[in-house]
Amino acid sequence: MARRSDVTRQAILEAARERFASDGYERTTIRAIAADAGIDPAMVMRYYGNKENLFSVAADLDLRVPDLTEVPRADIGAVLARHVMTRWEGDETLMALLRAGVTNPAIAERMRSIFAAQLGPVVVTVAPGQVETRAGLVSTQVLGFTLCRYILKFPPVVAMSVEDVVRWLGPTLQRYLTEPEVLA
Amino acid sequence: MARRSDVTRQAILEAARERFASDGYERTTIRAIAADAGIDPAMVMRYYGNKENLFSVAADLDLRVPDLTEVPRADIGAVLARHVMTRWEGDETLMALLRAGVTNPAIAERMRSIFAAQLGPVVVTVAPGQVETRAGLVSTQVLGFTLCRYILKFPPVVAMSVEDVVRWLGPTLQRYLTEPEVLA
DNA sequence: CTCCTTGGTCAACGGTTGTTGACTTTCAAG
DNA sequence: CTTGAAAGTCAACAACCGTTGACCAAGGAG
Repeated sequence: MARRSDVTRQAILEAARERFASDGYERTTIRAIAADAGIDPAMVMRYYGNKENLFSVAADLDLRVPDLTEVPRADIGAVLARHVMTRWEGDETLMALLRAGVTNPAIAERMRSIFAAQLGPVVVTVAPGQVETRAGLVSTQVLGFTLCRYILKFPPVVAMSVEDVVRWLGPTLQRYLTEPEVLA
Repeated sequence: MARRSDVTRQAILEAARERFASDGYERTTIRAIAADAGIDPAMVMRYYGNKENLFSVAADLDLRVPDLTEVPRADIGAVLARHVMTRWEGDETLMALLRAGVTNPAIAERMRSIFAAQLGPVVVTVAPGQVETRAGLVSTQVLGFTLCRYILKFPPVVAMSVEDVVRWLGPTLQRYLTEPEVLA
């Protein structure tokens, strides 16, 4: 059953995603979101309760990690690197989550559970043990790249082409996933 | 010539560093800094003009990248990885800069110039061309690790020992710095 | 048409923030 | 001791924030 207010709800959600992604959690105001959506700030509160809840609805993240069991073992690093580059075209959710999670402990906890829940199961299908450590290492390189390219905008990282990224980051991810167990 | 107010100035600076590091730029208030330093908020304004200027004085970052010309070529990745782990004990400056730079464009620009100015000259002494790209790649892995370990606190990354980090990140940094030129 | 749920607007609240200026205290130089 | 600059206090400002409740408009059901 479609409600009459669904278009408004959607407009709020899209405006919220853009604002949270570009401004972070604290700098994003309910008033600005409402103005972008062309409605009154009170509507945002009516439909989403409060700012925190609006964020958690707007920043529901699906990494869409590819199924690595169908990929030749030697290529999984490259496939993963290419996926990282293409995953965020037209989807600002990760940027919103990253910008907000850095200063908001509750959102940081959300990121921890998202990466653990979505990366762990994929890593376990290809890795020779030390699954959590490997998933963590992949996260450091993927998030570090996302941070430097899309948020901090380090010029040499922004300048890299998809093929550059595959050739440089691919072997790194490959090693984090397939290198034989390293004892501590 | 030592001023009578130097202790107060220093107390403000230390309180500011801690607050900016743990709360980020927007959540840190002049009032909280003043309370930590045990003085009146007006003193902060008197000595540092405004919040933005106080931050730029408090978050003056020196990476202290080691001189790699004295290190055996095969070990520079490991040396760099170990340095990253030990550099931030008792110095919250990078955390402050990272937390703030993610939502504040001016501070992001500061980070860009800091990493370019301090990492570039070291990379150029060991790398076979493509210096900026290599420095950028090193930044992605180093900042990604810092982000996941100290800010987002991903459990497997927090659990890693110094030796774990050297063994996992060392080869990555080594490759980013010494791998023969990769064409685009 | 009437009624009542739903969608939407408006103005205001209490609180917090960065910042300012007037005021008082401290203290060393004359 | 006197004096005047420096150090520090206090109260308030203007702006902005999230949030609320009273109010109006629409539109389908009976």
